[in-house]
Amino acid sequence: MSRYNFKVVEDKWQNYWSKKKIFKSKLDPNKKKFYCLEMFPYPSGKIHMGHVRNYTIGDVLSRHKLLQNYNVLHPMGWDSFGMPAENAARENKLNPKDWTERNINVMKKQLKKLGLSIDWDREISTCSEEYYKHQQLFFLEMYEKGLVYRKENYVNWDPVDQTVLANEQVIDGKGWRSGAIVQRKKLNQWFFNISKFSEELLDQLDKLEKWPNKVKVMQRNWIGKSFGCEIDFKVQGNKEIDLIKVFTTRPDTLFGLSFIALSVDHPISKYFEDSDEFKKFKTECSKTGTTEESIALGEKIGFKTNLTAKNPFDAKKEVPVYFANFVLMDYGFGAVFGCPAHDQRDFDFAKKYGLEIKTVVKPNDQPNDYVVGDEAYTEDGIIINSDFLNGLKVPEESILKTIDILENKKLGTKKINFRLKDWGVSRQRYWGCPIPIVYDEHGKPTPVPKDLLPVRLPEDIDLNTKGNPLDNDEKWKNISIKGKKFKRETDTLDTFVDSSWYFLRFCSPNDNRYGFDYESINYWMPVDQYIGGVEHAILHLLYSRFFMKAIGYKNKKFNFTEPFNGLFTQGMVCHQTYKSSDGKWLSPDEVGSDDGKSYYLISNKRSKVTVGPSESMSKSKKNTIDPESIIEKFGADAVKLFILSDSPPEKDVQWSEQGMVASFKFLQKLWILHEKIKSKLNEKNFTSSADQKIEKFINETISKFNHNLEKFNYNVLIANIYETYNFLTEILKNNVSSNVLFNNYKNFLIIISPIIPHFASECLENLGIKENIKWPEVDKKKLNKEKINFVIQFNGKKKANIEAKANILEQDLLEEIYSDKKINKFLEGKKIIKCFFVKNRLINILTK
RNA sequence: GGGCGAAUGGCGGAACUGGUAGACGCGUUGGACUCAAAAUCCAAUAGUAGAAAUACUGUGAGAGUUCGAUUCUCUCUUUGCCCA
Repeated sequence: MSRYNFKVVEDKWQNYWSKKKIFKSKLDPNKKKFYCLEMFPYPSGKIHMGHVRNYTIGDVLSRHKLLQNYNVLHPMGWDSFGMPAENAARENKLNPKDWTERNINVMKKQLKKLGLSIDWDREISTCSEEYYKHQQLFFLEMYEKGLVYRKENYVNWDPVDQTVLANEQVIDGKGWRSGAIVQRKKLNQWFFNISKFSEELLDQLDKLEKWPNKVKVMQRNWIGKSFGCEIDFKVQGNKEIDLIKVFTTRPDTLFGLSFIALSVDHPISKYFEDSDEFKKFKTECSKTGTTEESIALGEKIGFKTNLTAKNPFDAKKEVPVYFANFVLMDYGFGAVFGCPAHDQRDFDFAKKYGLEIKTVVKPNDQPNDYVVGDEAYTEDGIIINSDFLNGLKVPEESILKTIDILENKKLGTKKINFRLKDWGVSRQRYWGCPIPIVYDEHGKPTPVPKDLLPVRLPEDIDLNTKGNPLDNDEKWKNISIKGKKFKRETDTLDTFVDSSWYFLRFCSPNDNRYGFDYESINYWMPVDQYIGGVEHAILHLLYSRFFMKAIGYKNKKFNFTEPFNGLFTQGMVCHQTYKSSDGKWLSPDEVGSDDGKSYYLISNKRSKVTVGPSESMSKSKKNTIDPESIIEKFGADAVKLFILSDSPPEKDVQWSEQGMVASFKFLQKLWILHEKIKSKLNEKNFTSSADQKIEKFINETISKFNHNLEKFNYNVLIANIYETYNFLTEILKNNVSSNVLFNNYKNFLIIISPIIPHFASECLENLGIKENIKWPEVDKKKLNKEKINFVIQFNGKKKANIEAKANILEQDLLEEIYSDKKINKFLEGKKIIKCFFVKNRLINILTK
């Protein structure tokens, strides 16, 4: 009996698939298409286990659909612009391009060893000129449609990476990559007008039925639609200022007004610029972070102006106007009205400056003379102390009614506000897509003429200067177009732009004329199943959705509006962490253990190692496992089998060496079974009582596979494989008909082939099957059971089982129970009150 | 602070629309093979009591709906993620 040699088998099939171009996809309007896409990797150097998991999940799906005769598009590419290339290139004295290409070559080889069903002919790389030239054209088209603009704006400045960060890239006030504390800086930036589509981006979320709910919730919160009202407050104290516009979601608390608070960047601030005190205050404000969190938790400080504002509902009531650090210019109009009793920030502020705190909402169970205590009351309730608003229910009646009244009195207007801000796409970096804009001698921006595209990145560049390398490259920066002198835009595009349309490029990757071809995208798009990490729930997915809307804006050549029909977010691959006695992280291969309880350093057995919690694999914690060496040791099929087996794909999975070994051993066992079955098939054909059992079991398994594939229960799928193995091992102890065995075993091999494709293909070939393999249909007739093991409950508790004919009626089953001595004893001396009968399942007998 | 989830043996996890809780794997224990070990194979493996058949208790805690609840409802605890 031969041992399963995965090296030979996996090489053989990878060559076969590649030579025969099995996974090459062609547009075919007569065939049903399936576009399966996994988030493409950043070429950082080597693939990691997260990639293995991501691409394995996609591969199972893709191969399943292929067997179901879909026209499958399953491409792969490289998200190859970005800062790590620049940093690495600087350290290794390499050109970012060379560094990136070298990494791509390594990673491509590694991915190929996994034996994925990828159409490599469609490979793309975002840093290639063939890719980014189209992106530059999109940029210009969006510019023409007014979806791109330039403005001076405060930006999140990362002092370490020397670049601007999008809001989403600022985490806890720190740069997402560098971890440096982010500063506020005013710069001229290019913006995509994503907020124009706020409403659409929000509404269409409802149509995305195959998206995880949590992702939709996150996007909804990010877009942050709030319904409210803008109110004009009449102002006194400066002749040039007669009103202040305020946006509020709580107009119903207007009678609780006790101050107006403005952002220090509010236009009115210009009247106070001369005051040293105001300047001091402004500096003070810039020290408090700009995140919503630091505003909520930080100390509220204010600068009192000489201005006063009138309550629109009660002109006799005048309140002071402050500048305050908790008001942001980007939200609403950069001005809020303070109602301390019902907003915690206002409450803190009023306490500090001794302002009035008037209660205007009472909880439902409190009397009308209710007064708020040490905290603002922000829950539901009833309006009080508010003249004509008294008695309204908060919030369902109060807000809308108040807005109506304000509108009738021409004091305010209903308004919808979004939290989503326009997308700043300028990055002061070299390794990105150049922005196709030039500036004339007056600094006026002009698009680069389309026939002069692409704007290429210069190849010999000095990266060892401070700031933006392109800005320092005078030779590149200065350009003459039709005899006129211009300076190039030296910022490059945020790399999230690159990944916002790559899924379109895959549909016609070699089209030289345009970024995509309409016939191709209208056939292949939308992506039927997109698979990737949940960390992209907001950024990448929202930007891609925006990009579709932007390209489709004033363009009727699309038959779809959303890029990703189905979304699946997989969990991370985790591993235990280890620390040496002096507190340094240790990698798993530096650590040993004899009993699985206490760990030591392999290089010095006496040196103890502390085991930390299991965390997502990361280089910094050294708890990574290198996929390449694991594939080398156990083979791609075994690795894929393991990575799918231990946890549901949407949850984190724990890497375990023991589990990995078990998967490897299982394939060896399955191979031995395969050899046994092969020899059984050579025996004479005869019918056997085992035949029916085999047919039933395999058909049930196919049915389970269909269900579990559909639901992404891939871990259960693996359990089904083990069950079938156990079943076959057992049943082969009997004589079986070789016909029945052949057909059913063949079907079993086909359904496991998406998971362990090399192994299954080899076994199938052994049986003489190599081409025209189709996913088997469930033969429902074979599922029919003749006998059923009924559950007998007495008073709701399971007491016994009984074998009975399928579809037996309640009366007949009861007869059988009466005649069964063992079960009958539960009835002795008791009366049957009622029976609950579930067909082909159970009977519950209530006795007294 | 707000939103969305989750909680099942020693561990990872199964259980279709309420209907035999613990599939499958790992680990552990015992046994076979072996001079011995590894590998492999066989058996056991939720808890308590019992030699056993068996009985009772068990899906984070408490209540409720139901003939019947891991599944549905409410309250609470812990925990994860996202936004703050």
